[in-house]
Amino acid sequence: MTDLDLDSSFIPALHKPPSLLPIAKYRESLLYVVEKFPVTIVIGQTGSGKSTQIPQFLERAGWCSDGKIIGITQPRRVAATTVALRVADEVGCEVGQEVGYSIRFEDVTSSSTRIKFLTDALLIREALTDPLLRRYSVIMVDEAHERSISTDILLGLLKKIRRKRPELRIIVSSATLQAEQFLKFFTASSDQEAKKQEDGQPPQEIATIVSLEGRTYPIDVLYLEAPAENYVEKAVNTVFDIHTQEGEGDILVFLTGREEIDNAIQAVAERAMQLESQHGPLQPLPLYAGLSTEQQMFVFDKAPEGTRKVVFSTNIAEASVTIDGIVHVIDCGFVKLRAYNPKTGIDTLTTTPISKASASQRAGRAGRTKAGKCYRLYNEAAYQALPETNPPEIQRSNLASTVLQLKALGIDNVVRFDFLSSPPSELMSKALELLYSLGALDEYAKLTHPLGSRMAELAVEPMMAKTLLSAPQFNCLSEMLTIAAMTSLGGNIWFYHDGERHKMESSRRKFAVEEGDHLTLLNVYQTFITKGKKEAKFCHEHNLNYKSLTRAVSIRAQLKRYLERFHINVDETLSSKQQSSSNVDKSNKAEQIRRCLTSGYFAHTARMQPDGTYRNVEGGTILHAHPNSLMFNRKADWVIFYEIMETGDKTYIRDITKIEKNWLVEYAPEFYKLSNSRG
DNA sequence: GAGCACTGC
Repeated sequence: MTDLDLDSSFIPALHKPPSLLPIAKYRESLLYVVEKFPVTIVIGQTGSGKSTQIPQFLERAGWCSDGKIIGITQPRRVAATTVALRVADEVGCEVGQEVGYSIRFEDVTSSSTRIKFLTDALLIREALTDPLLRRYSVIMVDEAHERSISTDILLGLLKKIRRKRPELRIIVSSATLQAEQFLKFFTASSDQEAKKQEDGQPPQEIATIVSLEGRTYPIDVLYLEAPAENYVEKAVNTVFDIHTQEGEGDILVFLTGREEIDNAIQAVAERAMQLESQHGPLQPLPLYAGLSTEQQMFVFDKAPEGTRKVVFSTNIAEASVTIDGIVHVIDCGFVKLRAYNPKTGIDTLTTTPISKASASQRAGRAGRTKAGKCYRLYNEAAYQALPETNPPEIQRSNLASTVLQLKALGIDNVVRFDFLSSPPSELMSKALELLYSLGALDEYAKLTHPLGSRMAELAVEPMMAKTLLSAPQFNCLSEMLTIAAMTSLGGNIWFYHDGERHKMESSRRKFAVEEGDHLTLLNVYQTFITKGKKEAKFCHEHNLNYKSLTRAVSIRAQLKRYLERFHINVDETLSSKQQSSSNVDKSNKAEQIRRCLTSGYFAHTARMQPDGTYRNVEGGTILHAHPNSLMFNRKADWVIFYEIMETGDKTYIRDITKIEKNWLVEYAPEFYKLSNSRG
């Protein structure tokens, strides 16, 4: 027998043993409730272990014995993967075996998978081929209180599926405030079900609420006596007050956007120079989605000994990104919310007061590792006046793709779909009108075949899906696949470090193509995969976001697979020949691409005015080319654009391409006849 | 002349 070498024999536990989690003592009662009630609403405090433990309890209790599996949905990809890795670790298997996950581009499951984590959007896609989700014995919808469109649609589907599969068990995990609403949703009968219930089970037997205690540290919440006039300034002052008066611990500051964050960081940097040496240095860092991955990673690094880290963040740190070691949270009380106006067809991005639910979520970011403090830059009366929650996404979004997806799921009467919160009827009719004009729906609002059903399967917006499916007629499918992939990146293609804006602008000019942004994006992608060899080095040299371009490669490949499944042949030799062909060929190709874009984007048209601004077709709204667009400082007449958004007091259009006016009538005769008769 | 909160397929 050899002596045990303590250092090498003992490996420190990465995670607390599951039996020590507060949830362990609820095991029996949870299993009983799930057995008895078809729907269980679980109120799980942070740190309760609900996402990791409940699936294991169920699996061990035999819920997979008949070959069926347990599905747990998450609103975000990272959550699906990290929770799966952790549960696989606790179970003691390789991820992809008994425990797996599935997200877009990554299916890490196998025939032995019994516990499967996935995004809720992906589970909805599974329902396209397996409408009753028969593979699953239990489906747990995690973070349902966030109320994303996908979560809401999924809950509506599950309620419908339950009628045909009474044995299916549904678990909805929610924050305290919203639990009652989920309970009401599942117990309230829809018309069809009401009939059945006369001789069936009474409604109160369908669902119940279980509350699990969490394990968090206390957080002191502090308010201002009077509301702050300028919350960015007040936030910076509060940072210095904490730094000079409070013990150690990093600070997380919630602001609304990039501009505020950059200003705050500059202010902190300037004032820190006058700081007395006894206080130690401050390290201000930005965090928002537009940063490159490398730039985002800094917030996870531990600050040097004696230095205090101050992260200035958008809402990304409220639920998506978790930073360890935060002791102080400063909450400005505002958030930028997107809302779609169905009358104008324009999305607005507006700074809005947060909800009480958000305020408590933000405060909770302080108490993850020890007791913390939250400084709210508003007074208690203002807090009391906040709404409990913000309106769910489904009530303030363009619903074109949602409606198309519902139709593809066989829900013909989308207005009567059992929504958790019904969208305003204007949103529904606007979506139906657009889908009709694109040919995805017929005059009876029925899904068309093959066009409509194919559009529903493609993972791009309906207008782009239409463009893509028209591309073979214009002989530009290979190019359009690239353009579809690049536009769906949502603008995160270029990046710059402090003071490098001009360098980025000149990089961008090098890729510019006269006809507009779509052809410029095509040029960027083709250069990246040919001359740039898909390498990060090429991206850094040209101020391109490497992660985004890599993503474009995956999206393009996936779209291509879909088209091949539709038996649409993608001839890639055409685009490589294009590289060496003559200028005449190139301009012909460019024209085909512009015509093809017009066939899908005829509803997004504008005309340039002598002063350089644009007007939409109705003529009423002044539109500006976004400064990121090539068309910001170029002449054009008629254009189509990918996206329109109102921020502050201006309406911007992005991803713009020049077209000819007569193409509009050629490719969308009905739409333009209609518009003319209106005016 | 001047700028996009955040997710997801």
